[in-house]
Amino acid sequence: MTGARKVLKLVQAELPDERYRLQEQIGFVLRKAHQRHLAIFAARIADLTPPQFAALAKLADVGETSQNQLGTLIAMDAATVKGVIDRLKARGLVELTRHDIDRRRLMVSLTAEGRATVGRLIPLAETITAETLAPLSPKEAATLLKLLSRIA
Amino acid sequence: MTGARKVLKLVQAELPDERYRLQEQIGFVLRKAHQRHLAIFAARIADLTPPQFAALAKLADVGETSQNQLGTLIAMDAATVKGVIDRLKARGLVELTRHDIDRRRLMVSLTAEGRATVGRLIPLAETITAETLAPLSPKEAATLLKLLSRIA
DNA sequence: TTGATATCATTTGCATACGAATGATTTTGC
DNA sequence: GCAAAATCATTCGTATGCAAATGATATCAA
Repeated sequence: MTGARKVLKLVQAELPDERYRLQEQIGFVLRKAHQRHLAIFAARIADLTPPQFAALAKLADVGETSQNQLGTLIAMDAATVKGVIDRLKARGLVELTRHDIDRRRLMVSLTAEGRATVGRLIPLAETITAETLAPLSPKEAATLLKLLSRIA
Repeated sequence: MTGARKVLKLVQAELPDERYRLQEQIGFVLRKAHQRHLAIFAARIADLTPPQFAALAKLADVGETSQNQLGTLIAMDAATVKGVIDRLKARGLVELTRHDIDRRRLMVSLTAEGRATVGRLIPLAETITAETLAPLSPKEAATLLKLLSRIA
């Protein structure tokens, strides 16, 4: 009696459950957005990478900390932060000392040049943020930042 | 005559222009969100990376293409895509042939095993997307995806 | 106190990522 | 048709990024 309806349902059920759209997956879009940001950063600040700048900016904010603690603050694991700090040290932007009491800890702090560099770059970093968000209205940018923070 | 106004402006200009908040910069949040997504992906699909899966999924979608073209489709530069494809080839998931007419081109296509693998993983990939977006309501997730696409 | 456990840092191995240089092939312009 | 330019792929160098293993030191617990 309901032959026609059944056929219709079958057809719907069999419709290839919308094929997988890579371009609409959050992971893919995150990767692309991150890529674009890196390109903007590199165009404005050629001699430092975002992780390197993050380390310097955080050190300027909190002062001397252990390498491990710094990694926690800027969301980098121990192996990664070591490489970043090594390169900053080689360029004379940070200096390392052993903690007096807890000799496991490697304390990191800005050199005078490191402090000067951060001061010089922060306005550029603000420009980079603005340029990255330029396709959006201020309200949209605020929404994006809020939602993105929730899944970060 | 407008002395008072001038002083006011000076004070405003001198106010420490709100110190730089790394944690609120779009670049930092993008990096963290991307990190979390990678961790979720790795937990669900241990034997393949997101770029590797992207390559397979795109090949399943468009069929045989050149290595270069594939790179364009999944937003990877030539050097990066080569590494990804090399590893997929070593695992028997894709096969490579020279283009008959244009002998510069390296054509990439899925093997039977590659096709089976994509079919098996797509449901998992959908779970990964859902889990990544889990902190948001469906409407918020849609908004995030839309805004993120605009800056990607 | 001392043995087990935890923490901090380092090293190794693997996988993106991208710029720059190079080589092979094709297409364009004249 | 041929030299110049463009395209495709590869290689090299550098920089994240993470898991796993290791060593050094500190803390905890019996």
